[in-house]
Amino acid sequence: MPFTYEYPHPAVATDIAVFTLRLGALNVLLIERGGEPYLGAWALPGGFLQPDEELDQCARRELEEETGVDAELLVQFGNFSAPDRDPRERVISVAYLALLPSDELRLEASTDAAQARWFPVAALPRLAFDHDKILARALEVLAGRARQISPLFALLPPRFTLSQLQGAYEAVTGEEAEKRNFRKMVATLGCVRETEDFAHGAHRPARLYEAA
Amino acid sequence: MPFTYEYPHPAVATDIAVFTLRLGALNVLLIERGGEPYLGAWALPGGFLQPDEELDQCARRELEEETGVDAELLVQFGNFSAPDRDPRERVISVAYLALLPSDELRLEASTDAAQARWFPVAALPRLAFDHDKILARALEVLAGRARQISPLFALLPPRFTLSQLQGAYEAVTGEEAEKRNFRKMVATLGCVRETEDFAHGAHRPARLYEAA
DNA sequence: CCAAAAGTGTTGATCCTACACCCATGT
DNA sequence: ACATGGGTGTAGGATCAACACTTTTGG
Repeated sequence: MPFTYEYPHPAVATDIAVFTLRLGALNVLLIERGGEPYLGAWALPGGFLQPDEELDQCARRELEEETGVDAELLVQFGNFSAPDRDPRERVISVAYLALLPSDELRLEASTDAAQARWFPVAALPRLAFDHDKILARALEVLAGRARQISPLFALLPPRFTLSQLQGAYEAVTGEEAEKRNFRKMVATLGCVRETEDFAHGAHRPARLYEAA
Repeated sequence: MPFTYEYPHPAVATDIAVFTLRLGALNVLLIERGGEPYLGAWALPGGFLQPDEELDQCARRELEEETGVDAELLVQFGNFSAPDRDPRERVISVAYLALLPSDELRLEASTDAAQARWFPVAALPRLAFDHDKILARALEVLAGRARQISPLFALLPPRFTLSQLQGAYEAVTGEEAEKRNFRKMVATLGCVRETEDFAHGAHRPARLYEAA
């Protein structure tokens, strides 16, 4: 079923850097390639643009197919277009970053799956294609966005403690934050609303907040 | 000379919003379409990605072909991928914004050309395709970047007065700036270096600065 | 009762904003 | 000489960073 054009057309795909928090550290979802090229190498999830969908839909669909989750935050952050970045044919990659809430149960299940695994961003394997470049850019963009706090909600459950929020902030920016100043900043931004409930852990319960 | 693929491939093009200053106002370069669809309508310059070039090269090349100028600032800021945005065939548009120095002589020449004209962004004609959306996004991105000052150098000659820089800032952000505070901000950012020369105008000469 | 995380205020330094006047030149 | 844009300083308020201690619970 061939498709013919008067001029050469590249293939267009989306690649998605999906991040979550595991044990307080930022992790990225990678899949093990099951075919050539780069057989057995790790790569970002992604796939080709379908004829009647927009790029955003493509990224959301691919992510859904790979992880079974509807992304809470999906941001287009750049294109990768080196003519030889894919040895098979020319592929323009539109890069997205997505954040998933840290759901330890589901994440553990993903970990056990043969072909998809979470990797801490501090300990990445070699990646296929130019995915190391894409991932590096994704981390820069994510760190920049984290300063507005609200994107971080996508990494957390619907209700969260301020310590969790601060942990997410630190994991994403790579910088330590001062507890009292961090809370003041959050209060000033007005992006959270306190609830009447508390998280009960090993020690003093912490008040739960939600996105404002 | 047909090109055949196993799966449907969209065409990929770049569209470029080229800005400059004319009489202190922000202007954008539009071309009059010489063919269907949208014959006679105004549109952003742009064109199709060639087989062996990157997107950035494509934008720079198209810009060079349209204006004869090598852009001093060329920023990719988004993709436009609605399946029906071009009635002929599916085209993914990668949008760029570019800034040109305000060179009144050359600009006047362009103005007289039949099919390419500068328009003040405050008085735009109807645009072909979804170029109104692209241009609106470009203006947002540009206003955001202007706050870092240095992108504005691309709108100015190599050496400029602080009043010119402030004028560019105001034209791009749409906000008035306070003269003394603006100069303090520029000094703090450290992005300009003063020269020994002065611009001689109608009144007291103004010191010329250059990018630091 | 003790370990561990939750939560809270103040102070000094810095930065931003608002404001009014003198300067140097061309005409 | 004067009109015009070029150029400068300061004071008050807001904001940010750095600092230590008390509270509450589970074990």
